[in-house]
Amino acid sequence: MDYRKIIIDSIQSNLYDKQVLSELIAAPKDAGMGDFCIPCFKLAKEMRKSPAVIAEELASAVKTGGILEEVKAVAGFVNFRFDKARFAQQVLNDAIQAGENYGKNDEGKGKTVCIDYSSVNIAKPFHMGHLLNTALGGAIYRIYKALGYEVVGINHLGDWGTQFGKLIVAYKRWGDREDIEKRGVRGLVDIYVKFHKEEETCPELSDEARSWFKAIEDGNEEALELFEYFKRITLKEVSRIYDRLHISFDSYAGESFYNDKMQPVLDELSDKGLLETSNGAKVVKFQDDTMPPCLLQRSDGATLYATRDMAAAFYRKKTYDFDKCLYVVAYQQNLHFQQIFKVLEMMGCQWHKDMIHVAHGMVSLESGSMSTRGGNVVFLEDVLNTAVAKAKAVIEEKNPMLEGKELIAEQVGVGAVLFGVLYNSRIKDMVFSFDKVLNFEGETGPYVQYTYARCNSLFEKCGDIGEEIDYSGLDNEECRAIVGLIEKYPEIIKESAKKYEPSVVTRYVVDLSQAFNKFYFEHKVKGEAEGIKNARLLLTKATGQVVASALSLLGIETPQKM
RNA sequence: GCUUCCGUAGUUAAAUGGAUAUAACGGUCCCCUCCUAAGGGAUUGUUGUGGGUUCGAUUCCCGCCGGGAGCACCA
Repeated sequence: MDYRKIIIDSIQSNLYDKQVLSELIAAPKDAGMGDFCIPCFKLAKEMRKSPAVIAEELASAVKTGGILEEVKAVAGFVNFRFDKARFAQQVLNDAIQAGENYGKNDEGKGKTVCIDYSSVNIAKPFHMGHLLNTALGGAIYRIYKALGYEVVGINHLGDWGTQFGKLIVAYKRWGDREDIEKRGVRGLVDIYVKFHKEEETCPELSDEARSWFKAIEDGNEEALELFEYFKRITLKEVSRIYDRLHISFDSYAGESFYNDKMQPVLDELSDKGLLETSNGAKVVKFQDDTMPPCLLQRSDGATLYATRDMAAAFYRKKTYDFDKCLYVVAYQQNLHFQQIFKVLEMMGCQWHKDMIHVAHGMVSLESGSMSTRGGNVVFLEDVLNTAVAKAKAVIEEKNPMLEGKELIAEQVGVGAVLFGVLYNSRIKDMVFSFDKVLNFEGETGPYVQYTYARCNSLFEKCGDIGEEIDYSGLDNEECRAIVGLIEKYPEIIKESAKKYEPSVVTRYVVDLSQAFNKFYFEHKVKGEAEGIKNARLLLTKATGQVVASALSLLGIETPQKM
């Protein structure tokens, strides 16, 4: 049901543009004010009347009746209140009827969104920094899917560059196949770190690495075999992590995929007269030097990061004909994306405006910024395992008879880690600490999952919802707050999509959980009169369903019990 | 130096330009003979600073202070 439409239709006056009024409708700050409100301040200027007068006029033009019970003008606001019982009935039944589709819509039908995220580097550890990126991308992926978009998740693998030459040298000198089979990427990282240490005293290693990289480029059999081996080891390990995080991709076209797709881009830039030679390198300069030039070819002829991203942009436009192409990448690369988007514009690509850098903050450790070379990293797998172990310990302490402890500990532990990185605005930096990740109280994943388990437990204790429903059982502050939140859920999904901000959903599900826990503490369900009990079970069912839906958008599971 | 982002309780953070600026964590203190205490409650504020725009600014604009990031052959 569209409550905004009911409000607009109730206004019996042609003095105001209904479309404008509709856009002004908002939720009052304090639920005690009403269910919806129209702030009249924006109208004041063009109507040349004071907000208070406009509010009075609007309020007196409203014809109440039906579900709309009351309208009141207060200090420039028109506050609308619905019949509590009917509003609750309508909202809860709408939500329950839609089931897991509640909150979703088809505004994106027929449109495609590409999302470039995670983009793991071969032979580098999957650490906490990648988690923020991967969790954000995965959440945005699901949020757009919920709005009916065709979504293409792209893992732009970091599978090219001189570091592979280094790795081959390191492997041939110190590599132990058995150890690498057993320890995977950790084994590779160890020899990579060793290479950098040895390189300081033994500079000829650098030359050796360069020639091995050249060998990969030239298709040397031994070099390619090792390269593919490193890639296989990494992907095997990474997909194990993706499985735990409930992340998947539609494409793994990485850097090496674009090796043969860059020359056409350079040719086109050259044809359009945009490519200049500067100190032997090929660059695109920007008007009035608004930005430093974009470097597309090194003086030795080699291509660069920007060249590959240009090629990828064209490939994606051609292959997917996207409406939007999102790059979930840390803000460190702001300039890079500004440059390539601008170059696309200069090339006359109208779709340059559909390219969006979804920038996020950086993750560091208390001991400073993370660096694979320096060995200052926290492997994500260790974090997940530690969180799961903590969840297991909490279960043993609080609910040792629980069935399926292993699985639930996994769901809670991993959920806690994911929830933690999706809780704040994406642009915020974060300093990783085990203390924070292992806190399962307050605004955390386990808190929300616990709320869901509570909902479920009420059904176990009370049985199904009976026929007789007395909505006066929801006539209290706590229930009204929950109904208001459930009504807002579809808007929340839209807002988080529009802002590319999963934290909107994360914050919302905490609000809903807090509202439910207050209700749970203040009011009984079991043992109440049949009609009251059933009304509250209805509220519980809708809440549980929305909590599970919101968490699933974030990639977090909801155990029935914990 | 230039560009850009950020600055809100002790800490981490919320707040389409709107009503009395929200939570959580940590500390202290209450609440399980009662539907899961991974819960509920009590207890702290000059939104860095000075101007400006506005009926109204945490939010928009300008200056300053403090912090992060980027600024040519790495990605």
